[in-house]
Amino acid sequence: MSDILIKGDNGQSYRAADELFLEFERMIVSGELCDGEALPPEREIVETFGVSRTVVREAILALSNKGLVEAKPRFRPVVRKPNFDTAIDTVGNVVSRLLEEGDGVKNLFDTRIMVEVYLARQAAVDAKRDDMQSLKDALEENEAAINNMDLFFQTDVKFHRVLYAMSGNPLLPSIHRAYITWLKPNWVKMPTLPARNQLNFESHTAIYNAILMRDPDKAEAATRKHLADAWDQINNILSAAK
Amino acid sequence: MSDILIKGDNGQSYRAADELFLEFERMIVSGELCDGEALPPEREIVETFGVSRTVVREAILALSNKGLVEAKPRFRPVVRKPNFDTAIDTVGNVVSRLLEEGDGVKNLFDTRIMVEVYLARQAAVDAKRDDMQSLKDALEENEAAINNMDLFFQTDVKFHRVLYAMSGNPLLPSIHRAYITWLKPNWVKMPTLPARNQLNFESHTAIYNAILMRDPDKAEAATRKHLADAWDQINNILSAAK
DNA sequence: ATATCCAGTTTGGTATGACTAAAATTAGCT
DNA sequence: AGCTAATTTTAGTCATACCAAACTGGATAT
Repeated sequence: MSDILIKGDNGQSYRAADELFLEFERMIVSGELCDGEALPPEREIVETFGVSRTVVREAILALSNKGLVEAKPRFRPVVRKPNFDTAIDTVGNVVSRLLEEGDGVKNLFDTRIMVEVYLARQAAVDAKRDDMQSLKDALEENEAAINNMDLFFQTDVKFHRVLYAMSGNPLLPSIHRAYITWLKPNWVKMPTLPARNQLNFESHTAIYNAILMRDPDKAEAATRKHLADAWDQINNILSAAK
Repeated sequence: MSDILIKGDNGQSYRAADELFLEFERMIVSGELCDGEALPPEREIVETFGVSRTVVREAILALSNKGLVEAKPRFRPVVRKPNFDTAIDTVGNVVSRLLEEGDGVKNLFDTRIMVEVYLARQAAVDAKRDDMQSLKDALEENEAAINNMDLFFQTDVKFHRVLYAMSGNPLLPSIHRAYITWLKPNWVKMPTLPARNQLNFESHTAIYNAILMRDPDKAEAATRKHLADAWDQINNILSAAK
């Protein structure tokens, strides 16, 4: 129907697929299309909006690329209301490749140090009783898993996740998840030994104790030491790979 | 040609467009296709890879959505080698919408406090002479612009950017850019007065002096005060809007 | 009644050809 | 050489067709 390209404010012409994309984006964000709901069949959308299947498919593809729908081949796309985790996933591949070159991993790891040092200091200043209990629980789970390689990794991650969650800022858990996603590939290559686990557990304990003692400087120092150790391990793997 | 869907490791079938996308992604990342170069015409790609134009167009659209090519309507797509800034841009729209709901802006601003507090402390510990000179220069530019609203905003941003750059971590400037991009919409609504500018400049000066005196705690305190003030201003706008 | 299986239908992925309008290129002119 | 007009190329869109996988509903077996 719309065989002319509609012009935007800036005089730039939009594709029909772009408009359809925006329409669906609006419907998803506004809740008109609920999370988990399947999109209508392509041919139905064709009739509804009076465009060709080409346009419909390109619009759906754009939704898929932006993480607003989950599109497995041959299945109807499922609406995924966006959140920070999906946003991170959409850039995941590109970021992974960027990290591969130069000091990418090191630079990312340094930002992790930045975040965790801040979190540890902050926790030492104003951690609540409930949060300290959660941290203690995580620490104990960590200790109990020292001889179980997979489980130790999980409880290790969880200990840190509790720290991120203690900030009370819902963005931080997403950031934590991003670190795990992007750094894990380098992590899993490491040989895990009970002795290593023991050292890591002790580092966690040092962090916990410093927070408990309300000593920001000590919490920072313990965090830095722990992450410096972790980096050494990662770096050995990276160096060996070259 | 490939009228069967190729199966991946996990048994999931890939679309032909996905494979073509991956092929182009590889060529772009590897430098086989240089930054700024235009993609071949669609019909040429059709011949080269033996697929239909439908597939070619969907692959190009995917590249465009991931920020690997810049595709203005009716122009040949131009290769854009990905970096962290483009990665941020690709999630920009979604993130902007996410920030609109609930305490999104507040939460993002809190992470900015986290980053800048860390940067200020770190600068107080190990800032180099050159970096301190850059910071001083930025501070003086800021002072000179107190009566010029637009210029003050620019120099304000620059002062903070220098702090981010002083970390030596190339990711930090990208993070700074993300903050500016996502927080600016709330910023520009604020009435800017020379009196306000004067206060902000004094806050910058306090941060600079604390770093110069090698006092991390004071640097942190000055940064927190500065950003708390800034948040008050933003919050007034947000509250007024409701 | 529930589970299983099969055939018919629907739907996504792909290919092809056509048309339009804008961009790129060439031809022609000054 | 520089400008303009005619020509060619190309991106955006539409329509149609086909296949294979997913879905659906009813028949059959347990």
